[in-house]
Amino acid sequence: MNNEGTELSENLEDYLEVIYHLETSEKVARAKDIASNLGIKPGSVTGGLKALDKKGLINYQPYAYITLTDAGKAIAEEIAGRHVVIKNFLTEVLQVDAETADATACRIEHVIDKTTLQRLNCFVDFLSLEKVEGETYLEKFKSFCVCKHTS
Amino acid sequence: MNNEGTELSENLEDYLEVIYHLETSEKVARAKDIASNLGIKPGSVTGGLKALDKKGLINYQPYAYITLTDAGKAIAEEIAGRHVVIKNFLTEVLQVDAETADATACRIEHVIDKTTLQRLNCFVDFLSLEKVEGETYLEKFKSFCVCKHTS
DNA sequence: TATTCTTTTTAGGAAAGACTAACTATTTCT
DNA sequence: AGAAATAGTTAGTCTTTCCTAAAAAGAATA
Repeated sequence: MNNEGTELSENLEDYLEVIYHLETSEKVARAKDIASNLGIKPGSVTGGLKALDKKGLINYQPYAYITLTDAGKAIAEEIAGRHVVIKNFLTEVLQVDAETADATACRIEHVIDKTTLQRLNCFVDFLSLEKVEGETYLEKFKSFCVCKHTS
Repeated sequence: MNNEGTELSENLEDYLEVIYHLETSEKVARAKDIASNLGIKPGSVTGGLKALDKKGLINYQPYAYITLTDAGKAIAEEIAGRHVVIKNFLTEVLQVDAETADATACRIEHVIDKTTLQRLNCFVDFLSLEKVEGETYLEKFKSFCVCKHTS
């Protein structure tokens, strides 16, 4: 039945996130760009847009630009926020390359709960801000990695 | 076409993992238990089992016990291994409760790549084995958390 | 052994998501 | 404005994965 009360699928969360990024970076979200950002064909997006419209998360009129409603924007921002926290952890702590980190964050952002995310965030702060023996914990870890890989 | 060469879906990875756990803990994997472990109805598993059989990952005969082939076992062990690494990080480092950690690990295990996993593992080692000022890094982090949450 | 209970499979159906091809709007360019 | 190019939608199909209900197989027991 897919109505507004229902949970969003990971899929629709991705739509929302892409629309959000397009709105902020390109000023406007077009079906074509949504499709290419999601890696799907243009013909496939209409269904998703209708679903989001029915849930009250986007303003959708055939052939018009797509905009997020306030509700949609709130959700999109939340998802984008999760993405950033996860990506930070992956790139800054685990030293994963940016592209892989983005792809991985894009998946994990849909399955991580609020408190886990909070702790992850707190943890990254700890590692990059707190110091022991004149170094951040993160720097200590990096040295540790180097040692392991060169010994 | 769903043949043997194809990538496994997350879904089928879960089947494999459950069968693996049943084989090791219960000695035998029955459709009924696979269903309940996956949280689906018994009538739904047959399809999955046939798919895994076609891919050569399980030995499936109608009405017989299900066993993993060597190929299936190798994959299942790999997935179970990913699960453990992720769960360890969640419980030991982020202090997530066991149940949430399991649920989360169960999702992340399908989307994390090899090198990211390796680094995560290395990182948990670093935190729980290396010491500064007489404490492990992990202990340092726990104190840091306590301070943050009580101040 | 025959009946009953449990387990598994079949069959039919639904929902989500993607594809292609054909069609319709909109925009752009002359 | 009219033609051409671009963009968006529709319609029909496919796959995956789940569901329910009914049928079949196997196991257990009187």
